[in-house]
Amino acid sequence: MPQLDLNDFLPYRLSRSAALISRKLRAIYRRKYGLTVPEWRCLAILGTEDNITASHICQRTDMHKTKVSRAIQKLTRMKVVMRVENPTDRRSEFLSLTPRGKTLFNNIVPEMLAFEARLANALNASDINHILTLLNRLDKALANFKDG
Amino acid sequence: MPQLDLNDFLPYRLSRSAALISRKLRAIYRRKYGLTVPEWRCLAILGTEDNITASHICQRTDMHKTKVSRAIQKLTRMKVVMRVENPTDRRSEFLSLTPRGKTLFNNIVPEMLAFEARLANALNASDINHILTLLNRLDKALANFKDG
DNA sequence: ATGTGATAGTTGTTTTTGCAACTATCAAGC
DNA sequence: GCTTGATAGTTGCAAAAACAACTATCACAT
Repeated sequence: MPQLDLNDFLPYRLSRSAALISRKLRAIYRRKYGLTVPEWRCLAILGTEDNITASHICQRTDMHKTKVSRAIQKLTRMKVVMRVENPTDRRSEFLSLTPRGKTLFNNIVPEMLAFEARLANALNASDINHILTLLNRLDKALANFKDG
Repeated sequence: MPQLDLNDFLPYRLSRSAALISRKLRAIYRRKYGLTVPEWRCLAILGTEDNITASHICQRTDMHKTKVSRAIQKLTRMKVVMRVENPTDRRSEFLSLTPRGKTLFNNIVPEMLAFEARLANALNASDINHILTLLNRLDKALANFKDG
């Protein structure tokens, strides 16, 4: 009879490690800045790419549009993100960081980089790049799987 | 000024890939068997290791004890899991699959293995093992990080 | 110009989750 | 045997997520 060992089952191991690492990080932007994960992600995207639409954030982060919608809503209320009308398509708006948002972003980034540095330190130097490469291949492979 | 590119930021990439792969799988045990992820995980552990306690499942899966508690609750109501008194420690109970639970497990396993096979097919054969090895290192490294 | 189907984003509702507080039991020292 | 601190598991509640249904706009064919 065919065997299944969870410890060698990629979907399980992946989500376990992701949850583990995410728990460690969450504390930073949550307790110190009052941000949730989707909010921080939107902030991070907008810190790098300016004047993009919500659906673009969805594509880049693979988050559901309702998640992004509510995250942007809160960031807007926090005066961290501003919306500008998109004249060529009035269904969407261009999003960007306010000065206050940029400050927030610039405050958080070093903490994230510090975390990454600790991680790079704890692993072999090349391991992180290695994982990233393999995750890239994985994502591409999964993109061809039909859902369900 | 230091840069942060989400695409090269391991925590982000990890959780993205995990969410992606998890979405593909979830449909299987959800629509066909009415199981949530934590429930399926408990089932999977109990399909391999018998007569274990809930806290043991917590350790193995890294899930919070409330998640496990509720998953086991539902599996018990479904007559998939049974509890047996632990005479040496009456705070806990030994858990195991009922015959019905074993049948359920045996039905799902081939579908999971089929998924894994498709994945192995879409990637280089050794990539999966490679990722698993690296995730192992990552988990070990993270274990030494203090929280927060 | 108008109908059709798709896309952008929002809102409402139901499930899950996470956290904290709780009960019950244990283990160890006094 | 009694206190103290730890551990196993459950429950209540608040925060977050998933899912579906909705509005508004667009693109395009007729």
